[in-house]
Amino acid sequence: MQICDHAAEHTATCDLAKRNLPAPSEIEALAGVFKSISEPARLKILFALRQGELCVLHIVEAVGGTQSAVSHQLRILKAAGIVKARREGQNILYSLSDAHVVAVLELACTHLNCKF
Amino acid sequence: MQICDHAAEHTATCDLAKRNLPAPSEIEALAGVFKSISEPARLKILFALRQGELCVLHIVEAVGGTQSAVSHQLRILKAAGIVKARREGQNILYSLSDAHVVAVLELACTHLNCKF
DNA sequence: GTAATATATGAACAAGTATTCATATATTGA
DNA sequence: TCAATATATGAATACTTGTTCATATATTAC
Repeated sequence: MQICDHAAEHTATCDLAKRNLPAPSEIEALAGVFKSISEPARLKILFALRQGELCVLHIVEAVGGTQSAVSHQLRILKAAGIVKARREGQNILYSLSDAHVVAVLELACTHLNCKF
Repeated sequence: MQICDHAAEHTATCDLAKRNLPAPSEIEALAGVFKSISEPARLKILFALRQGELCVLHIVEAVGGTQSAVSHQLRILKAAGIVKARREGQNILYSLSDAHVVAVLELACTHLNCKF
């Protein structure tokens, strides 16, 4: 199949790409992770939680918006495995799931020349 | 302002969070980057380009879909600074912008226990 | 049990986005 | 210049997603 002028090299790369594409379920999972951190409101929450564990209303105070909206956003982040929650009395305390989250944020900031 | 029981500690974290939130423009830019890599079709393209430079029709062959759809997706990735393009004769060859892209994918795969 | 506080959630609407189809542009070779 | 190939793009539609509003659940103190 003659697709472009770069026969040998590109065909080899293309075959390699086809063989090494992650499974559809893995692609979906990865997309889900990135989607969950691709909304400004949710990113703000992550930057807030980077400073430490917070309850919902303190997150609201830190990032703005309504309690309901923040709660919906937290649910999405939790479902994606980005944040975790634990109850303590009346409050539910949220924190980042693991160090990967901060690492990804830092990489992206570096990519964009933002301070971190 | 008495928001929750964790007065001292959470208030301190919250104040820190408010002081260190990135500027709105930075948040928007970060969200844009993540949004651009949060669609399965675009993620597949990135995994393909991870193997090396490819022309559009080879990308189409590697990841599936129509030429038009892939071209639209490439435009989004390019606008977000995730991929770059150069013309060579009739073809336009796409490749990943920089090493950060692969690094982010790898971190996310690690996070999900996918092989990379 | 009742009131107060903290958090979550369902439904509806609004906003954003992906894909398709048709077509446009650009490059090459005759 | 014309035909062929590779890539891009505008408009329309369908899909997805975020936010709001009202209300539900859970915990604590009385």
